[in-house]
Amino acid sequence: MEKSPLPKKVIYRFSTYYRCLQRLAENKHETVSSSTLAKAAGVNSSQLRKDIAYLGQWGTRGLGYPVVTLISALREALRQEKLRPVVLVGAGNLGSALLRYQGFQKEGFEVVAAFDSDIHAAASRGIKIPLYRDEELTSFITANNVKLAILCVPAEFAQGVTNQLVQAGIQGILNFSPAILEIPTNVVVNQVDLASELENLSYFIRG
Amino acid sequence: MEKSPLPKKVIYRFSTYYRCLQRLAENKHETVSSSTLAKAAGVNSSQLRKDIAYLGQWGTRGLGYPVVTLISALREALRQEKLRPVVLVGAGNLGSALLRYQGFQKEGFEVVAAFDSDIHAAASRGIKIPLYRDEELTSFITANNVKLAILCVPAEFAQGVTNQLVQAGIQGILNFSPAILEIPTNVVVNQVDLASELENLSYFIRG
DNA sequence: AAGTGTGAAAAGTTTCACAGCG
DNA sequence: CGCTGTGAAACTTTTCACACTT
Repeated sequence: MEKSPLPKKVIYRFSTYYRCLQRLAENKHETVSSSTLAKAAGVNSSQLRKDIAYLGQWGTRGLGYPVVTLISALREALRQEKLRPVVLVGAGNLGSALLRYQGFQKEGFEVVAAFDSDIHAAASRGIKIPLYRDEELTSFITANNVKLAILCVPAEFAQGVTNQLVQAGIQGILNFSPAILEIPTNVVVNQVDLASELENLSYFIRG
Repeated sequence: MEKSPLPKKVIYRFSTYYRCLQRLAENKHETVSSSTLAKAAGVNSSQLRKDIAYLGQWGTRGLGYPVVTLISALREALRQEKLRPVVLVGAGNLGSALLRYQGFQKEGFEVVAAFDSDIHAAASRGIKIPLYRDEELTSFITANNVKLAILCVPAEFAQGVTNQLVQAGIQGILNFSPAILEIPTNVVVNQVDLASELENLSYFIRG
C-alpha cells in the first residue's frame, strides 16, 4: 500500500531498467544481480536496489532478481500495460520526423493523430497518420479521450496551443518548443530542449 | 577567478534564462527584476538570484538586472561566442529530421557534416549538408577538430560508433539512441530518450 | 559465499529570510 | 522602499556499509 510519491528521477530510471531487462530476457538470462543490472543501466548498485525496493521485495539474496518477474513489475509500475494514445501538434520538420520515428510505437505509445495549421505543407512530408487542422484539436481529443500530447509548434504559438490542449483534457505534454508553458497544477510538462542540451554539452567540454 | 564547477542543472537554467532575456531585449526592456525573470523562466526567485550570482554581481539593488549586460554574461558563460561545429551520425528518420530542423543553427551550433552507413538511403531524405559514409568519420573529425556529435544510430550500433567518435577526439555526445554508452571520464554524454520522456509523463497523469 | 534490503552518512539542491545597497 | 546577494535551514538524492537471507 505504498502511498509514497515515487520521485520523478526514479521513474526515469525505471524506464532504463526496463529496457536493459528486456535485452537480458532476449538473451535468456533468468536472473540478474543488482551490480550487473546497475552497470548496464549506468547507475550505482545501491541506487538500483533502493529503486527496485520501491516495487516491493523481488530479489533473492545470494542470487539476484528474476528477470521476467521484474519486467512485469516495472511494466505495471510504469502503467504500460495498454497502448496509450498520443496526439502530436505541429507537423513541421521536427514534428513530422517524430511521426516517422518508430521509437514511440515500440514503447507502448500510439500516435493516433497529428495536427497542423497548414495540412497541405504537412501532408507533403509524407505522413501516414491521420492529419487534421488545428481547429479540430479540441473535438478530437475530447472524443478520443486522449491524455498525452507531443508539442512541436514554434515557440510563439506554444502557449496558445497548450491552452487548447489543457482545455480539451490533455494531462501530459512533451514540449519540444523552447517555451516555458504555464499550466494548471494537474497537468505535467516534460521539456525536451535540444538546443539547451547541446549548449550544456558544449559547456562541459574543454577547448 | 571562480574555479567552482558550476552544477549541470545551473547550466541548463542558464540556457533558459538566456532565451527569456532575449525576448525581453526584443521588447526593449532595459532591466528586469529577479522575480519577473524567475516567473518567465519557471523557477523561484532566490534560485534565480543564486544562479545569476555565479556569473558575478550584475544586479543593482532596488532595480534589478540590466538585460543586455546579463545576456552577454550568459553568452560568455555558455561559451557561445563562436559557432561550434557539430557532426551528426545516423541520418535515418530522426537524424535526417534533426538536420532539417533549424533549432541548432539558431543557437550557435553548425552541423557541418552527417554520416551514415547507407548514404544512398540517407541522401534520398533530401539532406543539404555534406553526407559521408561512416568510414570517413574519424578522418573528418580529426581534420576539422570537431568536439561535439549528435548520435542517432540504432541502439545496437551506438557503442561501436561512440568508440570511434571518442577515438577521433569527440568530447561531447548528444545521444538519441536508448543505449547507455560507456565512455572515458573526459567525455560527456547527454541522453535524450524520447520514449522515456513519454513513459515518465504517462506515469504522472491520472487515469 | 553471493547478493539483497536498509538505516545512517554524505552530498547536492532548493527555499527561506534578512542584512544591506542604491 | 525595492530588490539583490548570501548565509543558514530544509529538503532531496546518492552513496556507504553491513546485518541478514538463501
